[in-house]
Formats: sequence, C-alpha cells, structure tokens
Amino acid sequence: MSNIPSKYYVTTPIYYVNDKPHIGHAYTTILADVLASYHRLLDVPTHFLTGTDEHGQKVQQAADRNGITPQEQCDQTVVRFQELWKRLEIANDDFIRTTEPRHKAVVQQVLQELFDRDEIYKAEYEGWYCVGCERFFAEKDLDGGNCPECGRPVDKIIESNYFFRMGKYQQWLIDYIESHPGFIQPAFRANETLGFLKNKELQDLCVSRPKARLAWGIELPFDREFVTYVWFDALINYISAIGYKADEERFAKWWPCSCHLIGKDILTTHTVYWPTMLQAMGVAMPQTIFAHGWWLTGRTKMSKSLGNVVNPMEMVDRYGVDAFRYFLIAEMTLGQDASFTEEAFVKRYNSDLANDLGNVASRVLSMIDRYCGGRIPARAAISADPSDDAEAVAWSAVQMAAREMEDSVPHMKLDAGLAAVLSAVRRINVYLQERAPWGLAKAGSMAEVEKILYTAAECLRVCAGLLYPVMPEKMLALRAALGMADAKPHLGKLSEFGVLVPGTSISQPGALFPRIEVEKKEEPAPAPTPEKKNPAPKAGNRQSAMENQQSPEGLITFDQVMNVKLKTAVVLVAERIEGADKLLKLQIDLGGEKRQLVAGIALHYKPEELVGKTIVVVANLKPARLRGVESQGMLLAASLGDTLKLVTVDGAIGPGAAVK
RNA sequence: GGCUGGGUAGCUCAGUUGGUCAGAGCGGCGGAAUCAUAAUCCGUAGGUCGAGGGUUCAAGUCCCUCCCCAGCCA
Repeated sequence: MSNIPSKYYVTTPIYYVNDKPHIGHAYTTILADVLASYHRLLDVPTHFLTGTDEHGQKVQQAADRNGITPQEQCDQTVVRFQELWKRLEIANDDFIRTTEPRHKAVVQQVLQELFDRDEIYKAEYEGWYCVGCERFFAEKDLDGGNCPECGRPVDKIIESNYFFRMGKYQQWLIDYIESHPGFIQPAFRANETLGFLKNKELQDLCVSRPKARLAWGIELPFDREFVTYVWFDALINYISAIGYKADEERFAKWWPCSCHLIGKDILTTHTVYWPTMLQAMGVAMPQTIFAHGWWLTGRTKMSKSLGNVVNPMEMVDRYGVDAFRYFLIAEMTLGQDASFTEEAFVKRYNSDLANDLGNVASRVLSMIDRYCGGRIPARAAISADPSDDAEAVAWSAVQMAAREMEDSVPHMKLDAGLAAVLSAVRRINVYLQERAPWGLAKAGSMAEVEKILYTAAECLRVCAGLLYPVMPEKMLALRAALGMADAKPHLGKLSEFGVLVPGTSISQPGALFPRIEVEKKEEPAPAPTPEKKNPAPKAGNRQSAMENQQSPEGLITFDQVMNVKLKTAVVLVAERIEGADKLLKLQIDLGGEKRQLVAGIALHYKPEELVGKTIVVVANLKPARLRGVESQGMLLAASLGDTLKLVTVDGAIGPGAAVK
C-alpha cells in the first residue's frame, strides 16, 4: 500500500503506420495494458494512450505506389494495429493518430510559440541525407560514404531548415537526469544517455523538412514551405492527446505522464529530444521513461537446437491470447532482453497455467460440485494467525502474494509479481493435499469439507483477481465459474476474506488452460549430424519408435492410448478447398478454442451438411498443411469400401469434451 | 579501445546495506495420493557461487588483476 499514485498515465510509443505489427509492438502495448489494468484494480484513475505515427516519407512513398493519398494510405493501414489491439484484449483509453486535427493543431501551436520565443531558428544546413532513414548525418558519421544506420548511399544536401535550440539544454538535462534517479529506467539506460551527453556536444535539432523533399507532414505555421520533422511531431502526441493547449483541465488531470514505455531502440529521442522539448515549452517532465528490452526470436543460439523458429504471434492463435500475454509478462525481466521460443512457451504454459492454475481451479470447482451440490459452501471462519491452522496458512500465503504483486507494479517487476502469485497458486494445491477433503468426505465430515472448499475457493478468487490484468478473459471466466456476478475485481475485495456468497451456484467452465501435449522425446538422435533446417522429428521416425514400443502381439499400452487426445468439437463453418476435390476446410469449436481442420471427406459430405454437427477430433495432432491450408487436428470417421461416416457422439454434449 | 551490466545447481534465473545465502522454478530420480487437465503432493539431486589474489573474526555479497558474454559509445 506504500506508494499508490493519485493517478496513472501510461503511454506506448505511437507506432509507425506502415510497419507490420510484430511481437515488439505487441509486447509494449500488452505491458502498458497490464500496468494500466493493475492501477485500475487499485482504483487509481488511469489513462492509457497508444496510437500511430502517420507522417513521413515512407507513408508518402507507399501511397504513391498504391496510387492513393497519404491519408488514405494511413486510413488503410492503421486498422492493422487497431485490430491487433482488439485481438490482444488491449483496453486503451485513447488512440491517437498524428494526422488527427487535435494533434496537428497542438504541434503547430507548439512550433509557433517556440519560434516566437526564438527557441526555433532558421539556418542553412549542409549534410548527408539518407532517404531510407530520413536523417542527416555529418561527414564524419558516414560509414564509408554510406548511411551509418542502414548502409545505403546518402545524398549531399544543402538547404535551409529550422532548428530547435536543443544544444543549450545540454547541461540542464545532465543535471536533471542526475538529480532525478528513476527518470530514466532501468538505471543503466540513464547512464547510457548521460554517457553521450557528457562526452559530446549536443547539437540543435532540425525540426523541419522542405516540402520539396517531403510534403507529407504537418506544415510549419510560420513557413508554409516546410513540414515538421516526424519525431518532433510524434513526441508531442503524449500531450496533444490529453488536451494540451486545448483542454487545460484535462491536461492537468493526466500530466505529467507516469510512465512512457519505450523500446530500447528509441531511447535517445525520448530521453534527449523529448525532455528538452518539454523544457523549452515550459511543461513538466514525465515521471518515468522506461525502456524495455527486445524479444529475441528466430535464429538465436537458443532456438537452433530445437528448430523453434516460430512466429510468436502464431502462439496467439494456437494457445490463446491470455496465455500469450501471460508468457510475455512472466518471461521478460523488465529492461532485459528475453527470448521467445515455442519450447519455453509450452513449458511455462503447461507448468504454470495448465498444471498449477488451471488444475487447481478444476479441483476446487469439481469438488464443490461433487461434495457441496454445486453451490458455494458455508462461509468458513478464518484465523488471522497463520500458525493456527492450515486455512490460515493458505490464506496468508495468498495475501502475501497480493502484497508482492502490488509491490511489483511500481518497481516494474511484474515477472516477480507473477511468480509470487503462482507460488500462492501452488500453495493452494499443497493446502488441498494436506487437508484431503475427498478423504473427509468419505468419512462423512461434511462440515470440514465445506470449510476447506470455501477457503480454497476464496484463495482461488484472490489469485484470479491478481492475475486478471494479465489474463482478463480467462480470469473473468474463472470468477464467473466461482459465481462472482460483478465483472471486474478490486484490490480492496481481494484482501478481504469471505467475499464469495454461500449458496451461489458455481459452474464448470471446463479446462481453463488445456494442457499442451508435447511429443515424447525421441531417443538420442541416430545421426548426430549438423542440424537440418527443420529438425522436427520425421513422421517415419516417430512411427517406428512407436512400433518399437509395441508388444509382439501388436498390443499397445494404456499410456500410448492416453497420448492421443480426443475431443468433441462442433463444426462452425465448412467450405471446399480450391483445386482439391476430396478436401474440406472446417472451422470448429473445440470448447473455447477455435481451430481449422482440413478433412478428406468432400466426396462423402457436403459442406452444409456438416455445420452444427458434433464430431470427434484428435486435438493434439501436430499441425500440418494440406494444399497450403493449415490443419490443426484431424477428425475421426469410419470407412469401409466407398462408405465413409463421421464419428459423432450419442446425444448432446458440448464441444471440448474429452473422448476416452 | 572506452564506459556500463553480467558470469550462481542439467536449464532459466533470485540472492537488499558482508555473517543460516548456498536458494526458487523447470527438468531428472524415488515415493505418496486419487478431488483434478497422466494434472497434484512429499523426498532427493552433493553447484570450487567465471579464475587468481587481497581486506575482514566473517565474502557470490567489498577491493585489485585476469578471462568470457551482453549493451552503449568511439
């Protein structure tokens, strides 16, 4: 409870519209969302801003290529971000586009004021210009005559431009950073900034581009021949979006910003340009500029041995948004780089979400169902002293996790906070094991059973609340299963025991996080030759390995049967696949999870016959591509000669039911 | 080359101001249990805390040197 702020304003960088959204964008935005959500959980007034940067050369070039106006180009591409944020359950309060009038007007006012006060001046400038990077470089910075950033050739340009007197703030900025630890985080990033501020002279910043060279930008109010340099334009979004120069009351409510989240690649613009700009404007500094690390994917040394070159965004489709968010937040120590591999993802998913959290939820709910008639049992009394009994121990463990989670937020240690919550989840499992309500039920001690299950349910309720900012959808589902009618958790309620109302009906949501079955490890590879591009086990190898395990009679073990996960699914959509006369493409509901199957049944079933049918599918089959269409599983059908009939179930049962 | 941060159990890493700090999770192994998603629980794994030197009654924890890695800068 130590340092709850009176308000919280968090931003992501505005993303360049022409970029294709990738894990870096997703991570920053999810992180901001989680931080915002935790503050809302604490009842702190919260404002979460993201948006897009829409001016600049590349937009113009793309528009020219497509034969449309730059604005049309932006309008078309901005949706890629907006839709992704929707998909990732991002609850931003505002989305600013730099082409919006509310932004442009503010940029122009700022420019005019700075110009009037001689903070901006006109000068002739000679330099080497890189079209790709839209940047000037001094002669000495060139890399063999080419752009030091991208290596492409540069052009020598002499032109007039407008400059912001950034250089005169050099000493001020050094002093400010040194006297405000925490202004730039992590601390070593502050050192990096200080490093070059102290070692070289800070130049003035060119804030204009002649229209002759680049027309797509915000026109300088005092010279119509120029547009504004994109960074100068872009940074101002942080204040234009909250009413600077337009709605001073609103601006005062949110500024100064609590936290500008950025990637480490844009440290300089945010720790040098932006603070000096604000200082020149006479606007207060943001509290924190936090630079996080990068997600390393693809050809890193970690992944080559397992061939885990996956597109992280595919994990969203395959395993769900909440699990994806959880992984990103739990796996990255803020500030450091982190590595994304499917192996790590699956490991963490299975151990934390499936085995610990999902399983304990399943245990508690099913026991309440079985032993308490599906209703929250009588409210147990609980001792405040952990040394008293197992109930108090479990509850205090959960409360400790709540405090650690809360404490991790201002310190930007969400990974540690999540670890604390998961530790509490494991503690619930221990508690159940210790008290063994199933044994007490057999002995007829129903009062004890109720006390245990009520306590466990309360503990679970708190954990669900603590994890809600990271996994909003699944945790809401868990709360609903516990019979909690109110949608969103509040921290005040989380520290209170006895919130669940006895007698409330609970529900069985099914597996919250279905376990991801991983293929059994192969025996040491027969040929330790250098890894091929795709070292995934060949189907043939796997089959022979299977056969080796079989008994001479061709019998298989129970374990081998259990390796195949069969589930019911409902067909949502069925359609033919172009150029394939036997294949149908099906969209199925696997119980809270949508998947696409390709099935060779087109000769036997018309697409429209299939919609709505409940079928049985192998849920843990490695995805494959048939005719270029991905198939995430396989349906079962019986066939004899020319006859083929789908396997279905005898009566109504929902999708996602285990078949065994 | 300079600066900064790191090198701790098979893997990923925690370890405040020097004194139960030699730990957690995952994996491996053994056992228990059966409410649960073959999930859970208990026990166990003998790591010179990068190398060498130093300060101290006491050092992953401070100082020096060296090796290796990463980032920033030149």
